Amino acid sequence: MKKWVYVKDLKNYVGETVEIKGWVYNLRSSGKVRFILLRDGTGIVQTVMFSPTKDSPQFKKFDELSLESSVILWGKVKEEKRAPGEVEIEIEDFDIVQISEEYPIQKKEHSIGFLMPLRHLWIRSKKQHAILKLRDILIWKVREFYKKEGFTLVDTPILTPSSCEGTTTLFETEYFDQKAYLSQSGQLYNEANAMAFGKVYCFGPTFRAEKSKTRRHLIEFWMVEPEAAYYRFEDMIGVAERFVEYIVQETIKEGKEYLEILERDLSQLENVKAPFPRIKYTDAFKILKEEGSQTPEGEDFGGTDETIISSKFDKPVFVTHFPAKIKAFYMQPDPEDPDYTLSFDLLAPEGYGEIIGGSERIYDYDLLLKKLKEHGYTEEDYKWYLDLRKYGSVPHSGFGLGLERTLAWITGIHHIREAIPYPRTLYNLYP
RNA sequence: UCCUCGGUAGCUCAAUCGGCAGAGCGUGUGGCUGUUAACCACAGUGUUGCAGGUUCAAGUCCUGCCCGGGGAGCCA
Repeated sequence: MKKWVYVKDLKNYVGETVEIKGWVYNLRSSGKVRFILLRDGTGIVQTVMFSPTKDSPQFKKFDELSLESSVILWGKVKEEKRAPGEVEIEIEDFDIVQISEEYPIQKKEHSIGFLMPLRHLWIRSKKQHAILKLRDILIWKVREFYKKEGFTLVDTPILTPSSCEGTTTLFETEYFDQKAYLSQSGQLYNEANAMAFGKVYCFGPTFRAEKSKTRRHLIEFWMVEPEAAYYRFEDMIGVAERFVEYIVQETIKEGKEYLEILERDLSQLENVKAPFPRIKYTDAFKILKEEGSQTPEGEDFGGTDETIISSKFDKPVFVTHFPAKIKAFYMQPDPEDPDYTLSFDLLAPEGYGEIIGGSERIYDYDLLLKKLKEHGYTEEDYKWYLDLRKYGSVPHSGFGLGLERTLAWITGIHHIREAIPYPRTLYNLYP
C-alpha cells in the first residue's frame, strides 16, 4: 500500500512513491509520452508516463480516459521545472474508478446561462474553486476575529414568527397551523442575546424575497451580525473598522494562491487599514449633487450613488447619520438632530456597494414603542422585544455584514452569484 | 414591475440589401518522446426559441408568446 497524499502536500514527498485519488483535469499526449493532469480538490498535479511502444497496455488504458474521469494513481514524486506547480508524478500504475461521460464544461468561455444550471459541476473549475476556497478562509477569519474580541456566537432562528424589519419581502411558509417567515436578519434576537452574554454575534443565511436583479443581490445570502451591550455608536463603528481590516488583511495573506488564480490586483486591498474615512449622510449628498445624481435628498442612495461616493476614497468609507425616516425603527436618534440616526453604512471600494449597515439601538421603552407604532408594527408581535427595554435596558449597538458582497469585493469578481456555492437568484432555484 | 440586449451545431459565435446555414472549440479516427487551454491531418454534427403573417423566396421583415443576459426600482 502506497501512502495516500493530497496534491497540496506533494512537495513534502519528493523521491517517494505515493497514491493520489482524484479526477482527470486535462489530458495530453505526444507519441510515446502521455500526461494526465489530476485534480483532487486541493490542487492539480501533472502526471506523466512513457512507453517505448505506442500500444502498451498502460497507453491503451490512458486512451480510455476522458475529462473528469475518476482515477486512483500511484507514482514517484519528482521535482520538474517544466510541470505546472514544479512537481510531477511519474506514473507507475493507475486504476480507473469511473470513465466520465463527455464533460459539458470546456476550457473556454461559456455563457452564464449555460453555466448556472451546471453549477454542481462548475464549482470544479479553477476560478470557481478558488473563489469558494477564499470563502472558506474568509469565514474562518470572521469567526477568529470575534473570538479574539471576546464575542460569543449565539445562533438566531431561521424560522421566525414575524419580520425583523417589516418589509413585504419575506418568504412565508407553513408552520403547522401557523405562518412562519424565513429570517431576514438575526438582529432582534441578537439584542436579547447581548443582554444575556454582553458581546455576541450570529452568522447564518438570511432570506429576502426582493425582486432585485443586479450584480449585488442574492435571494439567500449570509450575514455576520455582532451586537454588544453598553457599546455606543462610536464603539461599534470601531469594531466594524477593526473587523473589516482584519478579515481583508488575513484573507489576502492566507489566500494568496487563490487570489493569484483570480488575477486579483492586491494593491487596493492591501490599503484597507483603519482608520477608514467617514462622511455624514448630508455631506455625502453634497458630493452627489455636485456629481449630478438625481436622487432627492432624504432618500436612500441608489447603487450608482454608492459608487460615486466610494470612488472619492481609496479605502472603504463610512456614511453616517442617515435620516430616521429611511432607516429601521429601532435606530437611536442623533441627540444633535432627532430627524437623523446614529447609524452607519460601510461602502466597499470599486463599486461593490454597501457591505455593512449598523447603528446604535433605541433603549428607551417609550421611544421604541412610539417608533414601532409609527412604522406600522403591532405591539403584540414585538412584546418579547419590548421586554428587553423593561428588564435592565442598556444602550447597545450592532451591525450586519453581507458575506457575499465582501467576498465579491475581495476576490474582484463581477457578480455576487459566484461568491456562494449555490446561488439563489431571482427565478433561479436550480440546482 | 419597468427599460434594454439577445435566443442559429454539444459550446462560443458568424451569415452583407430578404437569395445555397458555416467557422472555431469540443467529440471521433490517425500521427508525433516533454506537453502546458499542446500541436498536425481527416471526419460527423441543424425543427435558426415557439406560433402565426408578408413574400417567388425569411435566420434576416411584421405580430403575439416563451426563455435568458444586462440594468433600474427595491435592498445588504
